Amino acid sequence: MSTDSSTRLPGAARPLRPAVPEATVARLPVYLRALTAAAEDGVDTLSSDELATAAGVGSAMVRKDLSHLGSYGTRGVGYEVDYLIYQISRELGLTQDWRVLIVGAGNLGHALANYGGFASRGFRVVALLDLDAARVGEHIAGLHVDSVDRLEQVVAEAGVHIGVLALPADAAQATCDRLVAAGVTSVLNFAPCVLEVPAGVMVRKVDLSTELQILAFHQQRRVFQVERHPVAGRSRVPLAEAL
Amino acid sequence: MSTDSSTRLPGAARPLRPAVPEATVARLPVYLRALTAAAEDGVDTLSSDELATAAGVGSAMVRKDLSHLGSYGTRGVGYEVDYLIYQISRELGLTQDWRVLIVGAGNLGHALANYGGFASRGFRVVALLDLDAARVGEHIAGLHVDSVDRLEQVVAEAGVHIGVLALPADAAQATCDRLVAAGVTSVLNFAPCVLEVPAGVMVRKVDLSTELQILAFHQQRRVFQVERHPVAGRSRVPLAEAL
DNA sequence: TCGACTTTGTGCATTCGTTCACAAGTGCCT
DNA sequence: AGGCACTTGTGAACGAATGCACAAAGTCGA
Repeated sequence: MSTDSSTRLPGAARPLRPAVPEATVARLPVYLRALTAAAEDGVDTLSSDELATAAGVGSAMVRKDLSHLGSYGTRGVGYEVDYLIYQISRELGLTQDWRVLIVGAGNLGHALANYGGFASRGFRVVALLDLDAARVGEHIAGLHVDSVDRLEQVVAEAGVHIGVLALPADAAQATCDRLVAAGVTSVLNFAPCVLEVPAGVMVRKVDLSTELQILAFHQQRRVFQVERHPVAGRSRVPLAEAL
Repeated sequence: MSTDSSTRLPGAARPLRPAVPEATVARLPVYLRALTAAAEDGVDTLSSDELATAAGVGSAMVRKDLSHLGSYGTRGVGYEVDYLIYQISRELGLTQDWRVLIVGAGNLGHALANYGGFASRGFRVVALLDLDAARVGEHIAGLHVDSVDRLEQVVAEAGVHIGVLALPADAAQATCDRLVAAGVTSVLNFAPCVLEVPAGVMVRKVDLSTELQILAFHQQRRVFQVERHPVAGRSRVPLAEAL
């Protein structure tokens, strides 16, 4: 993250609600998904407890999170599903359609372009660019792959809001710079590298191998635990191996 | 996360080092990557300040993070790159090879199977399974796609440590259950749903659309800011649209 | 209308994570 | 040998996030 929402225009009027905490924002999409699923099942009301179970968190946290958006529940009853869906969507800005540009038409770019979860939440992939001239012209998910040379043009013409980098690490920074220069202020980076951007541009990183490494850390730690306190339970994999 | 490393076997001897904080663990892979890059450039020593820049964090945090692993730096000099790479790798458990099973051979499964960042960090994809019988037999990244029916068999024979779910949400829970029943205790979930697992099994979730939603939230917020305090600066996209 | 029951919203305590600031080491130059 | 410049490691202050517990506010049935 490179934007600090504090210290903005010294004399500026502070927003009335004291801003939604980052941790809460990260959970809102999870609630939203649970709510959508419930709505499809015909449920029209959920208690914080039920929502908490569906989202895999504690009920107190659900209530506190939702309280940051306003008082949208009814005591003794719970939250009306449709209404809450609307409120969360609005808070997240999903009521408008965001135009997304994916750079990199490799496997990951393909996967992203085909992912159905985007369109239903107001994200529209407007173009798919690739560095490899050989790949230009392919047809993926209703889009034809275009050359990365046309990046600036596409950003300007389509009014791209969010750029997604699904390309090798060595091309990521240069491409990111071009996106930023073209006016994109939100970037989702799948390349395994740290991007430098000017203040005011927001970058989020998704790193596949990082996730595996975190899992490995915990798994290793657990093996040590088991080793010191052997418990009845499967250990198909010889423990010696873990050293 | 569903494992609580506290409250484990009441009378058990506590580990000598008070455990590495979760937030630190999440950053270790980033440091590792920066260190590896430095090593390839022939750098043999890095200060916390240089490492911090490369990793995109503050230098105090680098020092505190690394201090949790031990005292591997030299005052007045910095950290020896090779040595630190080794120590972090060991801490993360990357010195052994982890056997990974990917379930779901769609675009995302393809992307994961082809991803080069795994092998170099001790992660070996031992199999790629799919629910779609039509896809069985395909050849991807040196693996042939097998049927998900053979899941239990593959887990047992290959000694799978980590399961990766790259399939639709409606098949995720059932497949996860099968993995867990077969003895897998670490799962990386790309399906957009919350998985329930018994205590002792660790799940990490990567959600593509969640990341976009978080970006959208901040972008929207920024547009409001600009609207209230118009600053010289591009706003290609009509502001009215953001309402 | 009243009382039993349910569930939200929130003040408070606690834990976790980050940043600051500096003493204590280390290498280098004279 | 001694002083200087540099960098680590860490106590302490701060801030963010989580969980607890309960008053306030609503529903429902009699």
